[in-house]
Amino acid sequence: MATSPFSAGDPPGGASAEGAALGTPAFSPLYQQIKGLILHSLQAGEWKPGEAIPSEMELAARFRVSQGTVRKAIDELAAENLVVRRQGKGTFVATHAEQQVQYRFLKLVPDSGDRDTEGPAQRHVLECKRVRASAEIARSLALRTGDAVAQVRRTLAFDGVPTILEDLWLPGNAFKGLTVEQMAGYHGPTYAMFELEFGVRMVRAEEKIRAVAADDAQAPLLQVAPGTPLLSVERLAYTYNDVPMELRRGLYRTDAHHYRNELN
Amino acid sequence: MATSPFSAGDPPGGASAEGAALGTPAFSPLYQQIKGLILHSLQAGEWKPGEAIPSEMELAARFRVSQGTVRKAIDELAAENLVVRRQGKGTFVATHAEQQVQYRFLKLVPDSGDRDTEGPAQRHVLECKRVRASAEIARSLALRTGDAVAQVRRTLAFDGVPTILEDLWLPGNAFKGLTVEQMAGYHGPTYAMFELEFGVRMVRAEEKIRAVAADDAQAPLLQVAPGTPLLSVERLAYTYNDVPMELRRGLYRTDAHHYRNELN
DNA sequence: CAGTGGTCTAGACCACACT
DNA sequence: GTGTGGTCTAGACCACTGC
Repeated sequence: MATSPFSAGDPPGGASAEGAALGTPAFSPLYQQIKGLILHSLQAGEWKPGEAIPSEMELAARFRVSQGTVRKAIDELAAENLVVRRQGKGTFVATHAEQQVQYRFLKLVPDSGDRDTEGPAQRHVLECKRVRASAEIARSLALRTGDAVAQVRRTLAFDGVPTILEDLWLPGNAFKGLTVEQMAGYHGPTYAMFELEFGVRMVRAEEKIRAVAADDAQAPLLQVAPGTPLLSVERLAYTYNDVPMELRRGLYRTDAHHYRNELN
Repeated sequence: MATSPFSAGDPPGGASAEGAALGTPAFSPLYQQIKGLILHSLQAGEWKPGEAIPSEMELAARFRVSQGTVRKAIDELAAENLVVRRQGKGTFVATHAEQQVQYRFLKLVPDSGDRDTEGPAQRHVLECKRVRASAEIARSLALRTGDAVAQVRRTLAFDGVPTILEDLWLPGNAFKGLTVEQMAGYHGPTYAMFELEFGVRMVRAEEKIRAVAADDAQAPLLQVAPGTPLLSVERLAYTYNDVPMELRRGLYRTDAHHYRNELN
């Protein structure tokens, strides 16, 4: 039992602190603690997106645990897409850029074939301004009503056909100085631009999907008749630690595309 | 005996047998082979849904590998929801019944709160007949045009409000003798009934989602006005080995519910 | 208590990428 | 060749469940 590398107050810097004085024993396996430590370094930006993290051997030495324990920690991080393993090369901080899977969060695909058959989306930024958060926006982003938020409205077109109309809300603090040029000019996923320009990495997201009718304001922007059924997709995207960092409300035309989901 | 995972009989490191002439080395780790063997037993029905499979030690002895190798194989099966691990008790064949997560494949949730706040769905079977597969249905289910299929049309209501209208198509061969009574009478998920009555276990599914307008035939069944936007959800569900076993076309009302999806 | 899955270790070897 | 992640083993011990 004393063989445990911690149990006293070793390298990992007080990973104990179970405390809480509640009924739950809150046993936490060693590899979970290691995972937490690596996660902390990821958040702190010790290694930037796209860079390699130290090898398993190095991390094992740093934390004074066996390679197998580090491995299990990294396995979980890789399963959560926070990190990417590449045999023979190393383990790399995941990024929305230079990832073979572009647009990881966009589930809209053309009805026929893959997304490769159509060119990249043509972005058209309609608006990019700084506003005060409504009560609803604030609640979603864990802000206070009236706090500054960046708001963007844009359309995405595929092969010239406007297909997505969406509004984005971003916490004003983290996204100071967001410009139309940044939104429109960057080549690649918007989330990759967020990493590069603001150091904000989106890690996971939740979507609520409904069917709605296009209203008179939305219809011309998507070049459909008012009343056309559209997919309403509300997305809340999170960084590390389940901190919400983006609210997005999209309207998708589904006459030539569909939202594809896999159930396991 | 052919039950041995090694073609040469040399337990560790016996991974030889390189084709030397082909492009793909086709190296397959031992735990993957073990996984395949366990999978085969699952398909063959050696252990029924809900039952425990042999302990890791027993399987390790049976396959002449270490417990760790069996563990990794089972880990993957558990990650794919084919099997459920319960510490101190054993590993069990997953089932759509008696699972804490009822309705694993139904992503429609009430706008406010969880699915627990509303009672179970009220099922109403409108039709249950045997028909010949159209070209489209046949293609989806990997059958030939004109093959026998069971077709079911039903509605699901929540708290008295009809919310889902769906058609199901099932291969006639596997679902011989499907009756209205079975579809309506079983308490619990329909997929649990499929396991019990027909020995068919749905393992994963793909959904294609669109926004459509209710037509004159559909509207009254869902008690909405014609033209109301509805979510069209086409689901293809698979058993083991990626064999498609059910095509389902649903229309969801999204005035009090939404389709919830998590992106990782 | 015995039996199960879960954790951790230490060491060996394999497959892969780069140099 | 060197270094990386990936596989496999063997043994020890821990946590949970149920008799």
